[in-house]
Amino acid sequence: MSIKELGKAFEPAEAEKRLYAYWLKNKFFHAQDKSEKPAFSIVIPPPNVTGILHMGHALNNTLQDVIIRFKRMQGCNTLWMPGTDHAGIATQNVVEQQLAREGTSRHALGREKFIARVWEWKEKYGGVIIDQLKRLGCSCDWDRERFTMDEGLSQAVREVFVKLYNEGMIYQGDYIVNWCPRCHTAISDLEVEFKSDASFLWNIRYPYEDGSGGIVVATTRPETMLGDTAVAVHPDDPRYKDKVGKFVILPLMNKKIPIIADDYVTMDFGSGAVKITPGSDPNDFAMAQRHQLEIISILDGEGIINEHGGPYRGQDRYEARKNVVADLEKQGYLVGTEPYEHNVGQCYRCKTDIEPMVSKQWFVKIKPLAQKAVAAVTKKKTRIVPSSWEATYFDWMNNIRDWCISRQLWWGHRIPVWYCGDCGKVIVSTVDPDRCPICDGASLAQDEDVLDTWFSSSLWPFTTLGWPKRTQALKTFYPTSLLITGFDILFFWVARMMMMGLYVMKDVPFKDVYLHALVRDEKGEKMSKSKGNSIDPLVMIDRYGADAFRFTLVAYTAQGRDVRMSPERIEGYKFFVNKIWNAAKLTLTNIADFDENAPLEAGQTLPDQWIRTKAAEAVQDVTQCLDEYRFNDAAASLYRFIWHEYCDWYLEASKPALYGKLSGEQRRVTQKTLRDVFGVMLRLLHPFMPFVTEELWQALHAGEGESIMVSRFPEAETSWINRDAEREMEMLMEIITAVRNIRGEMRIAPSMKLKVLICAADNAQKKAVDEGADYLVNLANLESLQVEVDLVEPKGVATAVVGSHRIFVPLEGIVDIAAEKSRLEKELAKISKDLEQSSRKLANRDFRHKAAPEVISKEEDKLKSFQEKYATLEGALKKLKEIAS
RNA sequence: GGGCGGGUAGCUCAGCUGGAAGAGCGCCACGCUUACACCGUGGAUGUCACAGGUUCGAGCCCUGUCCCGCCUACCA
Repeated sequence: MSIKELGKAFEPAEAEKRLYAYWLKNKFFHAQDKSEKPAFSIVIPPPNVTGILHMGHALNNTLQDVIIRFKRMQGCNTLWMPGTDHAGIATQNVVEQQLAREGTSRHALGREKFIARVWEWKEKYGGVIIDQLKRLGCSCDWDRERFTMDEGLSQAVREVFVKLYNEGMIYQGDYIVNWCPRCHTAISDLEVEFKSDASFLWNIRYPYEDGSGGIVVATTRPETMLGDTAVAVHPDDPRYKDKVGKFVILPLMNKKIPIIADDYVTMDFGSGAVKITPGSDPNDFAMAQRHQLEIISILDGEGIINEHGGPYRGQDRYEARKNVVADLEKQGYLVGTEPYEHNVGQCYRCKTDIEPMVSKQWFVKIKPLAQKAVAAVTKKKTRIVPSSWEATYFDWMNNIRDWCISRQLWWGHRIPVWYCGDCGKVIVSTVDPDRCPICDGASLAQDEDVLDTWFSSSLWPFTTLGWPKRTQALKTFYPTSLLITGFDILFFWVARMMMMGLYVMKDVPFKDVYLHALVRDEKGEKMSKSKGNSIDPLVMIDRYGADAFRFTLVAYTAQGRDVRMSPERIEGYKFFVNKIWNAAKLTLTNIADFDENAPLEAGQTLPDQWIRTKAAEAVQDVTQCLDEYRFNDAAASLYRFIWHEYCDWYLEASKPALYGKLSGEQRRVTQKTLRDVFGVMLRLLHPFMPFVTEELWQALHAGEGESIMVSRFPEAETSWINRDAEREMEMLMEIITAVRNIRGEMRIAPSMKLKVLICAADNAQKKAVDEGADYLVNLANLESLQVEVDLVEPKGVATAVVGSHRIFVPLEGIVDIAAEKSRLEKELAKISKDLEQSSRKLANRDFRHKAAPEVISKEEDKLKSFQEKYATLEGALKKLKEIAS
C-alpha cells in the first residue's frame, strides 16, 4: 500500500484550515431531509448574534460535535442545526452605543431607521461566532443556518402568538413587573439577578390620625413611602387588633391611609407592621389587589420621581431616598436606623437595580403549559441527564409564575396586535391587517412592544426545521434526539422549549437533554472579563491546536462537575496529539510496503492478539461512554488505549517483527495488525480530535480514501478478543516490569544487558514464557534468558515473583548485595501487610459463612499467591544474608 | 429559609450495582535505545473531612456534625 510521508510534527494551523475547507467542499456536514438511515438531530443553543466565542460556548459546542460526529459515523442521517438568536436587549444596546458615539440616538433616528441600522450592524459584525465555531471544528449543517429574526422564524413567532391568544393563553394587563430603568423595558422574573447589599433598615413612625401616638414601620426603601396606600398588620396581632380599620397619616405626604389586616405580615419581624406600596413592590401589589387598595406609581420609566411624589418630583430614586430620610429625621418621624443586609434585584444585562413597577404588559398563562412539561419528564418522554437536575426542573415548573413576554424595545419580534383608531377594536393577526374588520377603518396602530427573545428561542427546535410549514425536515428530525446545553439556561430555555414544543407540536422537542457544567479557571472561579481570568478559546486553538483544546474540554467534563480550565492542561493534551502523530509516523513507515492482497501464512503473534483484544475493549468502552454521555470517561479510555497500550507496549513489542528480527511472514502479520488497529484508533478518536485524525487517515490511505468523517465508527470486533492471549501477554508484561524494576532500584544502567533466569511452576508455564522470550529479551534488554521448571536458585541474584514465576537476575559483578537486601526487605514489608490482611479475613468465620463463594475463592487465591511470593522473597533474602556474612 | 453538588496522593479529579485505594500533572532517580526529550524506564506519596451506625466486609449504604461551592426564595 502507498503511504503519505508525514512531517516532523502536526501543524494544526495549516491543517485545520485545509481540512475544514475540504469537509465543507464535500458537504459532509449536510443532512438529508429524507433518508433511509435513522435520523439523529441536535439543535444548537443559538448564541447571541452579538456574541463572541467564550469557554462556555467552546465546551458546549465541542460536546455537541463529539456526539454529532459519533452518530454520523455510526451511519445516522445526522443533523446539527446551527444558528444565532437576535438577543433583543444586548443587540439593541450595542447599536445604541454605536449611535451614541456618533452623537445621535435611536429616538433621533426613529424606529424604522433604527431597526435598519441594527440589521446593518448584524450583517456586518453579527455572527462572528459562527466562524469561530468553525475554528473549533464544528460540523454543523451550515446550509441550514437560521436566525431568530429570519422571515420564516418571524412568521412562526406570529403563528404561535396568535394561537396562544386565540386559545386564551395570552393576556394583557396592568401588573407589577420588573422594570429596568436603564434598558427601559420590563424583564421577566428570570432576568433579575439578586445581589446582596449592605444597606439600612429605616424605622419610621406613622402617626395615628387621631393623634394618639403612632405605628412604626420598617423599610429598606424609604423613598417608596411617597406611594404608600396602607399599613398592614397581622390579623392575630394583639398589639394592633383595635387599630385595624383606623387610619394613619402618611408623613411628608400628609395623607390619610388605612391600617389593614393581612396574614402576609410576620408578627415577629420588627414592629409587626408593614408599610404597603403597591406601586413599588410585588407583595404589596398582591395585597392591594386583595384589599382593593389604591395603587400609585411614584416613579417614571427612568427611575425618577413623578408627579405623585409631591415635593420630590424630578429627583432620581436614590437622591429622593436621601432627601426623604433627611426630611423624616428633621420632622421627627425617623425612629431609628439599623444596618441591614438584603437582596437587591438587578438587571441581568446591565446590572442596574430593578424597579418593580406597574405597567401594561403581555403575559403567557404558564401553569397549563408547565403541567404538561412536567408530565413529559415524569413519563420519561424527555430524559434529563444527569438526572439530578430533574428535581430542579420540577421545582421550578411547579412554582412557575406567568411569563411576561412583552419588552419595550425596538429590536425584536413586534407583537402582532393592532388597535383600531376608529372603533377601538383589538386585532390579533398573523398578517399585517390593512383595515379594521369591524368598522373597516384604516387607522390601525400596531402594539409598540416586541416579544422577549426567549419567546422565539423557545420555538427553535421546530421553527428551524421549517414550521409552520409541514416540511420533510420537520417530519424527519422532530422531536430532535438530543439537546446539549449548560445548566444555567435550564429555566430560560430548556423549560420553555419543553412547554412550547408540547403546546405547538404536541410532542417533546428533544428526547434527551444533557446539561453540562460551567467552565471555570484553574482556581475554580467563574471566568469573567472584569476578573481578567478568562481564557480566550481562539488563543488556545492558535497556540495548541483545536484537537488538543477539544480533548481537554472533553476530558474534564465529568457529569455534574465544573470544568476547570488552564493553559497547562491544554498543553498536556497537545503532547498527546504529538504522541499520536509520532506513533502514526512509526506505524505508517512500517506498513508502507504491506501488500494487502498477498495471503498471510503465519498466525498472529502474542502482542498482535493482545492489542486486538485491547482495541476491541476500547471500542466497546468508548461507545458505551458516549451513549451514556460520560465524556471524561471516554477521553480517559482513549488516552489509556492509545498511549499506554498501543504506544507503550504494542509498538515496542512489534519492533522486532518490523525490524526484521522475526520472519518476513511474521512481519506481514504484524503489519496487518498495525494497519487494522491504527485504523480503529483513528476512527475511535475522530469525534474528539477531528483534524489530526483526518490528516492521518488521509496519510494512511495516501490521500485516496474517503474522509474519516464518513467512515464507519468501529464496532467491537468480538473476534478480536482473545482472553488467553491477553492473560499471557500481561504476564509477560509483568515479568518485564519486574526486571525493569530491579534494574531501576539497583541502579543498573539501562544500556547494560542482563542475564535472567526464570523458574516456572510447570511445563505449561514454561512454554508460555518461552513463547514470549523474544519480547522479554527485547523489552527488558536481556543478554540471555533461561527458563526451567526445576531451576535451582542461584546465588547472588536479585529476585522477583510474578504469578507462579520466580525471576532471578544475577548480580555478581554488577551491584553490591546490600542494595538488593534492602530492596527485598522493602518488598517483604509490603507483601506481609497484604498477607496479614488477607489471612485475617479468611480466618474470620463470619466471612467464610456469609460472603459470596466467588469472593471467598478469590480471596484464597490471593492469599496463596501472597504466601508464595513471601516465601520466595524471604528465601532470597536469607541467601543473600549468607553470602554477605 | 429551602434545595443541590462536593470534601480521596502536593495539585486537578476518577472510583459503575459495597469485596486487594486509581489516573493525569507535579516530584525524585536514571537514560539522547534508529516514532516521539511535546520522550522513555523505574520510584515515592493517602487516618478516602469528622463522629457514630448497618454489614463477615464501607471511599461507596444510613444518621449526625463541620467546612466549600452553586441554585432558589416575597419576610418589610
